[in-house]
Amino acid sequence: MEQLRKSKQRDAILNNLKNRYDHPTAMELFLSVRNEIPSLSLGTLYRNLSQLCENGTIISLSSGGEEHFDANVNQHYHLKCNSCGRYYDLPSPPIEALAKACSADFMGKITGYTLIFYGTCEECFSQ
Amino acid sequence: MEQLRKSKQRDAILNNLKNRYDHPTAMELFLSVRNEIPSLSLGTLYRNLSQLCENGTIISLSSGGEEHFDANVNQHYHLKCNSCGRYYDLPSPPIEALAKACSADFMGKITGYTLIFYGTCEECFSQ
DNA sequence: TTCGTTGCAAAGCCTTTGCACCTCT
DNA sequence: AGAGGTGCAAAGGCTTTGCAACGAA
Repeated sequence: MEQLRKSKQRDAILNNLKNRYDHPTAMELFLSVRNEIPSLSLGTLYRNLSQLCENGTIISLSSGGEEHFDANVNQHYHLKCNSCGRYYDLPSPPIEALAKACSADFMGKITGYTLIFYGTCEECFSQ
Repeated sequence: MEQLRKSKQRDAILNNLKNRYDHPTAMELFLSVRNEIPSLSLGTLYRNLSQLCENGTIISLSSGGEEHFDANVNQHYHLKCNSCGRYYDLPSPPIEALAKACSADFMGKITGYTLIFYGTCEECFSQ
């Protein structure tokens, strides 16, 4: 694997993602980081995002047409609101035995999992 | 909502999907249904797939760039093999209390969830 | 100097859509 | 006849990639 060099762009992208609690799409992140680095190009953003995903610094959630990104790599669950389309972190602690339980009847190997709930977020629900 | 009419194409698409245990992408399904209906067009396939998803006859799993489809709408879990990229059904029975447990600390409403495991399928694992 | 990184623009891939024709009901 | 469905081809949206210039080590 290539050796990583420091880059202003990558740092800015990662920092931006770490400082927000929504789970932005590439375009949302792009527009935001662009305030800091106006010359940033979309290609660079995508290159860095896939790099960060590959080395496990961030994770991506796929949803219909586009990916959403999250700098919190600790196991946690998400809610996707059917009404406004946003992703939220759920406060529930992850279930310890989940992966183990599902490994029991399966002859392959389970290394991780993604759990996404669907429903209505608090904001949409109260309207 | 529009009233559905019977169509040879839609029947063929749904039957094809019901008779397979992989979780094909639109293109895989297209190539397969085309053996039966050579004139089938991609646009028709997509129109029918999104219709079937909307009325809950099938479900879709998004994965990176493309959607995978599944005619089994009963709650069940999936394994995506990191090695060959295929989706499999896991034999484990779904965990009853999962959605309920995660609803507890959350003020919105949870209506369903998708649980995808990542790892290595039996075939890739034994090589 | 070396080789990863960037901007830009073009290309790619998957999916959606407009339109005229077809076909259930 | 009326309204939904189909094929075809063009258009869209998101992401990737080629290339020359740039910059960290």
